[in-house]
Amino acid sequence: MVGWAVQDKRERLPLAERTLVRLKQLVHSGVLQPGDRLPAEPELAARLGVSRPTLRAAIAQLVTEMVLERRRGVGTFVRPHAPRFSHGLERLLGTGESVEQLGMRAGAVNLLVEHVEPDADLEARLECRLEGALLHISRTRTADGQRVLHCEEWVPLNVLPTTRALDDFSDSDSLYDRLRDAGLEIATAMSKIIPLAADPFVSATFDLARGTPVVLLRQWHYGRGSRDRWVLYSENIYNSTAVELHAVRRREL
Amino acid sequence: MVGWAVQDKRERLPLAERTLVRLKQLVHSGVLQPGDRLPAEPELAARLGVSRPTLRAAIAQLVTEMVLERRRGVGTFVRPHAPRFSHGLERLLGTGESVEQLGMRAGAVNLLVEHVEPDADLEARLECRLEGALLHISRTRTADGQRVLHCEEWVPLNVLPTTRALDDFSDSDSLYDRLRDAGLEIATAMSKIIPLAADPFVSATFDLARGTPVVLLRQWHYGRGSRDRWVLYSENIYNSTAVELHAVRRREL
DNA sequence: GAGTGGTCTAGACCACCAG
DNA sequence: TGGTGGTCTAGACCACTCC
Repeated sequence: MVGWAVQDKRERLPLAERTLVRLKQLVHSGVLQPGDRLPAEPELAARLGVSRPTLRAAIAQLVTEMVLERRRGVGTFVRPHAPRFSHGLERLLGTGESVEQLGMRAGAVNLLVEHVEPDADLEARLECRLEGALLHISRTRTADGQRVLHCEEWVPLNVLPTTRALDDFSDSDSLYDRLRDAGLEIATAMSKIIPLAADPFVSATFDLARGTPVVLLRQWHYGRGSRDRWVLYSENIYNSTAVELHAVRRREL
Repeated sequence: MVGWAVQDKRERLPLAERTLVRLKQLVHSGVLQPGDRLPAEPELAARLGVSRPTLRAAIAQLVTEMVLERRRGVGTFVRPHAPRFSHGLERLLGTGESVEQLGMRAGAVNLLVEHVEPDADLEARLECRLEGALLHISRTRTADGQRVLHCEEWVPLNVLPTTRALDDFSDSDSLYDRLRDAGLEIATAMSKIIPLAADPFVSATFDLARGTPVVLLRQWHYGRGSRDRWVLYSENIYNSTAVELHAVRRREL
């Protein structure tokens, strides 16, 4: 059996991350079927061309993503019910990416791109003192045409290479990709989870009755260095009739 | 400087977990002050008596818990704003534990303990075919006397050593502790996050207006072996006016 | 007893940041 | 230029499960 080796051509990502992607490919392509036992870790590590700790880091993540299952003394298995119509919180994905991960076609409607000057309301909303203009993007994301979440995003202009760097932002662009191209790679986010009753805007956007409970995710995004300074603030309102949020929680490290 | 060494007296936990606890103690006790730089990793590992990878696993968790901050080429620092009035999703805590972690006194009111026979409604609620009676516990948890969350829990009787093992359950008991004593150690949980409008019961429990949005956490808990079979199902309704939920999300492994 | 995952270590090498 | 965190490896040993 050849071809299991982790691809080295991909952009510079941690080896464990590339290993994870390779394993997911093996599952999705059907090389590894639901219920199958994976080769033992030392053998699998050799086939993939990585060390055992690296392999184990990748497997650990796939276990929390419910793709694999480990049984001590027995083996590692592909979970029977792999795909979920649910959006996991442990991985930070761009909204487009998360739609595509569910196997659907990502789109957007009602795109608005503008520059805004900070005021007291915006500072309260972002929970932060603001010192210059921001780029504001607003759009409603769709999955196979259905409206699944509404997204508002703010980027301080002074973190961009040029003030007009993102003015050509379009419907289907990934903000994460555009920021990466601008030298700002998003690494982590702090998210607050807030329940909301649909107001007239949310109600109209998702065609829901007024007062229908929805979830708002307020997210402060940080680059690699953490640096105390967020580079992107976003608010995502999920259409709870269409998308479910979930998290895998661990009791210990 | 002595006494930094990781305590070995504690129950059998992973060394990285014990290292994490030791570091938290050093921060909370003031030995490490907000803004302080920690010793370099090799030196810190030596002081704590663990290897560098073990230390790094502990630090990584404290970074996601926003206690520490790492700057490549510079050092690892204690974050200025350590404590939060917020409940993180990445760590699975018993409801009592999470209240105490916020520095408050945990209590409970309206305790109900009963055995229930499964029916179609319960099977739909638990999303699972049920094959025997279950223990049902219902109580409203308080923090310094304020009602912060309402909690309903179900445990299949056939996973307990004896049918009556938990019949003496009391207000302030920790279900996790009682289950551990019964040989069932909870390791992970899958949580679904659902927005809800306060119904008359929730409204009365938390003294909120009807229709106030709250968050429901539906959680399936698993033991160490994963084993496909959950051992505890719980529903937590958070009083969103008193508790905030948050999660730290990572873009890569 | 044989084989599996679980844990932990020692240490090499690299990329980044400061002086 | 020197020290820091970032990455990755090889391998030892243990605990568990099954035959």
